[in-house]
Amino acid sequence: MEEYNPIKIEKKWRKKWEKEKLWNIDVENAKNPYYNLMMFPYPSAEGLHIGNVYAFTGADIHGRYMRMRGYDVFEPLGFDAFGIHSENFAIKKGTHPKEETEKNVSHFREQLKRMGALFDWDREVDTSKPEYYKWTQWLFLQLYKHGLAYRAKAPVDWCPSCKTVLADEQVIGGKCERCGTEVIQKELLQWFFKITDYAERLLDNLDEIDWPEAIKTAQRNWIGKSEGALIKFKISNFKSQISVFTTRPDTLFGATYIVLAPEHHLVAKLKGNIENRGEVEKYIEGSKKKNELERTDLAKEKTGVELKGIKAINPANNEEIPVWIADYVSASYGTGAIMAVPAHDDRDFEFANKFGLVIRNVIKPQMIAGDKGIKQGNLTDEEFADYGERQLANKYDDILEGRRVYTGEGKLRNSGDWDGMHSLEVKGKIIESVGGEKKINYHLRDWLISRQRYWGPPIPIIYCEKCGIVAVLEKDLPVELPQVEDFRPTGTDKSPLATVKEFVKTKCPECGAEAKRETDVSDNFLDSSWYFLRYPSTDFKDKPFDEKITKKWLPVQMYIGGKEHAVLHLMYARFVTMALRDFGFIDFEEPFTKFRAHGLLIKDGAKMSKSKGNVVNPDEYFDSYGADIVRMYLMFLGPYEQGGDWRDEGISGIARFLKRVHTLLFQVKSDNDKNRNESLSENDLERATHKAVKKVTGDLENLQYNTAISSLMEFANKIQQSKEGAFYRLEAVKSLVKLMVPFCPHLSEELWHEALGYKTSVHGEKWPEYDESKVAENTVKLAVEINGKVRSQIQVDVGMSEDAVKEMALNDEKIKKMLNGNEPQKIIVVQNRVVNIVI
RNA sequence: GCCCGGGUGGUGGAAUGGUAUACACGGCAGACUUAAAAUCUGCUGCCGAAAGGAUUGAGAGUUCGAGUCUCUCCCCGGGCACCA
Repeated sequence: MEEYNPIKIEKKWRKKWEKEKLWNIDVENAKNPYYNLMMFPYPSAEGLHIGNVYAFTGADIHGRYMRMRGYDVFEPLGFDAFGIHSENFAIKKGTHPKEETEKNVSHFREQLKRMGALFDWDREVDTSKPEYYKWTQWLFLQLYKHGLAYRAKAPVDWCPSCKTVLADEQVIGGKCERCGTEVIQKELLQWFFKITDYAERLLDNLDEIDWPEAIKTAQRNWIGKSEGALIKFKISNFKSQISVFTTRPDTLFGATYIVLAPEHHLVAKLKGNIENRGEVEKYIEGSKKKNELERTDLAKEKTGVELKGIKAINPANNEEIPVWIADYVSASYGTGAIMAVPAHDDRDFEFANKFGLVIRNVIKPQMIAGDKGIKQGNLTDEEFADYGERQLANKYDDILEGRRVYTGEGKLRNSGDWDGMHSLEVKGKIIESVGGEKKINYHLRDWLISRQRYWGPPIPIIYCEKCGIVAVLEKDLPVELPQVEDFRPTGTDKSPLATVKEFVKTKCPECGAEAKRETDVSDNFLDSSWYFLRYPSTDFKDKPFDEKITKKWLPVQMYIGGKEHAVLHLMYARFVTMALRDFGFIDFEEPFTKFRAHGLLIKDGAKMSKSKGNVVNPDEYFDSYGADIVRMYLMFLGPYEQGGDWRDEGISGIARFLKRVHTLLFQVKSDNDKNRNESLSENDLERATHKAVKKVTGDLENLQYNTAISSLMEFANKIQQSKEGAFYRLEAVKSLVKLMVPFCPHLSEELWHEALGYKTSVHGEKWPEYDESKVAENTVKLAVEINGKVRSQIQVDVGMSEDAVKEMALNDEKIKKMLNGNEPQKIIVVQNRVVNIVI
């Protein structure tokens, strides 16, 4: 027996597998298709990140498990190679994105091949290749033809560093998702996708897909459905009305003033009647200068100006109320105007207090003891109870008298005929009584897909003086991205492509006259919104995806990726899939039936980052330990869906374990060959085998890889220590090797051939089955408790009668002593678990 | 502020309401070795000499029994946010 040399054996087997194309799938004829997808990486110049390896290993283990369960597992991988991330890197390095990307992709591919995954490299996808982005452009045209793509002038977010506009989803806390620069607002003519048309379906379908609750919640919050009403307020001595959106029509009687956003269109209309015109204009100018971040900073004190001479009329009680403008009201949400109810809204309350406006309580709060607002601090329990009650009483009075805000529900007061009714039951009726209408608002905005950048698919649109906006004909696709020397973003609201005369100049597909091309490229997230449809159909050059193949393989049965895409890629892909279904190209509307998010890998308790210098380079570890050990360690260091902490010391545990298994296998085989079958004592090992199969199988089903590995260790230790005959030990190690296949595919293959002597691949083996009846033990140790505290242990036969167990427990020496003659009040027996004697 | 995670030994982490600390790292002791590495064996959460006792962020509750369920609160990580 040679010593375990992972580097050597991994090289040997990978070569063989590659030669035999063991992982390639016959997409047309596969009988039992299973589409196992993982989020494809973008090929950064730094090379493969250990975080990629972590994500892909977990996904690959799932694929390998399903493969042994008899599925034809399709596990493709490709590269999200177009986009700002790749381009920014090229800019930094002073290379061209095309060369840079090609170099990085081949580097990535070589690194990925060392992982020992099931990747089907015959079906690789590269989003920056014309044969791919031709169909990304085709997708744009389909959306355009069906009225879901439109061009509009709108205030949009602009990243001054990336020199391009961004979609709403790509602005994180007022900053660019890619580079962290604060975005500014610009008014530009841009292309949008009408994702808002799908808001309701995006929301509804969430109930039917098997995704983590956290991701679903994130999408629900992002879509931000809010049900309320539009209510019109008349303006005294004026024809126009102010329409406001509110989710609390029940508080209408408490609306003591109106606030308009500074950009509200009525402000200009009312100008003639505003007495303090100068002050108002100055305020509007001031708020224009602030960026979104300054305006939405919650810590900031609220500002505003009253429109003197303008009064609105509250339709509920015909009271004249003042009208203000303030930048805490956003023009882009609802109607850009609100009815302020300071007694029942935190923001209005703060504003009213600052400017001395009327605060009128109209909802009687339901107060309960232990209310959140009272803190115990360093009071004793008694002091706190007393203080709490007084606090509560004070708080209640404060609310009724408008000294404190209350945003909850309750019974109405100060509301005319509605007094005494509950806020939840009057909402609809109050809307009706003032002639308002029910209205649903969404936070979700249309997807802005124009980018003033170079490294992306040109938007396939032509502008003709006569015919206007004309789509590029499908037969003329792709609109190839020209090779450009200076590809850097211009910062002029135009893409670098605008400077390429021979690209811009074209003929109108309708009238043949000279025309100009659109020079922006599309958002990188459009590339990745449909890539899963391409993988199974890469053979087809004349269509994005084949109908028959798509029917066979999609929707994706398992998708694994990071949670950072919760409201980005994962939502865009759902939208695109729904649209393609509506256009009749596919017959399902959710792309990923099941999605699981892996956790984040950290190093020594801290996030990995280049600046901290704590980035783990997978190559180093592949070189010194081999892929099997790295794979298994990654999966062992924590629960896959929660992430974990990489510590260099930890990897030795796995290295030792695999080495031990290697030795064990050859030992057991040689014992068996020498026919050392003398002791055929118990069926201990058989039970251990069934137990291990059960546990590992269950854990794999739930992606609980860390506990699966610890069971494998226990099982291996058990075999090692077993005194049973070699025949039984041999049977046990055969199961062990099979159970290890998903985690360490190379070593398993090596042992299957070299130690166990098989001529066929272990990867063709069936996943071992277990027999529930063989898992059970014959005897079991019971804990004997007195009043819930463990006092002794007894050994009983499984299934022993309750009375027998009781008797045995009471006769236990230790228990007898502890009871000291006391008569037990009650004895609780939980079968095979515990006896609790209550005295 | 709201919505998700999470808080268990020196460390990473296990525990269908039923013997908390599985599995591993690290540590200690021993064997082998001229020596070291590797390997193997044993011990190893805390206080205590022991008997025993306390213990899963804090406090209360439900229960024969709570890391697990309920309530209140604290802390850490992430997401959303003047969205009316």
